Amino acid sequence: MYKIENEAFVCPMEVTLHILNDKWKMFIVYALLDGPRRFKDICEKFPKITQKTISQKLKELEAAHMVNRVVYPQVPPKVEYSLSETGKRIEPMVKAMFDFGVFYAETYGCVE
Amino acid sequence: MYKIENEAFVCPMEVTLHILNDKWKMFIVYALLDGPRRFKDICEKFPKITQKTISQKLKELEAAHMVNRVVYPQVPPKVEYSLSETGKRIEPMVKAMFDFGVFYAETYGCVE
DNA sequence: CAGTATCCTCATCGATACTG
DNA sequence: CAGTATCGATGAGGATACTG
Repeated sequence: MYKIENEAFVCPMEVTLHILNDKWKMFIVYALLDGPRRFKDICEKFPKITQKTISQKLKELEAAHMVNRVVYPQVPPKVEYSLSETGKRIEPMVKAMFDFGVFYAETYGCVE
Repeated sequence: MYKIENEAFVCPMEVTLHILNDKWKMFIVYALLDGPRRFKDICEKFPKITQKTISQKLKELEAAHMVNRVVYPQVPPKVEYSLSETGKRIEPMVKAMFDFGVFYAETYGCVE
């Protein structure tokens, strides 16, 4: 039994899924694994996600200590998002997900 | 670019998330990693999920070749769900998620 | 550029009851 | 036991427009 910021979790899996289990967060942290990115670049990388949702998800990830937000005081504004040290720890997880996807696509799909 | 059953995916991550990214599926496949389970046992393991949802998620996982469903012809009925060979391939992924959860809880939470 | 503000849709999931 | 049927809630996410 773990307690994190007043929420209780029975199992570590629950903790991980609490942070990352929604429609888009995994995609966003995955995109940040390459390195820091500006808000605009994240939006362009995911044209299917609205600005509003990206903004909201980044906030949630920041609150969960997964993402750092750096504001460069200039005009026009520049804000860079990057994975925190904690956030970088998702790498093995992402790699495993990637590998599974490759296997699955090879087994049930085709490359075009 | 991959094509799987008439759906297109740009990246293997997308494939994996297409199969597993919803509120409950990860929990269900995780529970099946231990071995086959009856419908009832899955329900009891997740009292927070309704029967209806569990039933629906199992169907989707079966359709995605992740889960096998075996009916024992007896009264009262007995149905066992287990991971398919494909389903078992999630193990490294689940392990990585578990490990991340442990790290996260140790860093930001406390054990009780 | 990096967001907010509104308003709204729709899928997901829940509660409850029922059946082969 | 292993589901299905119905109805209903809700909140995540979308569309669009606006701002410092």
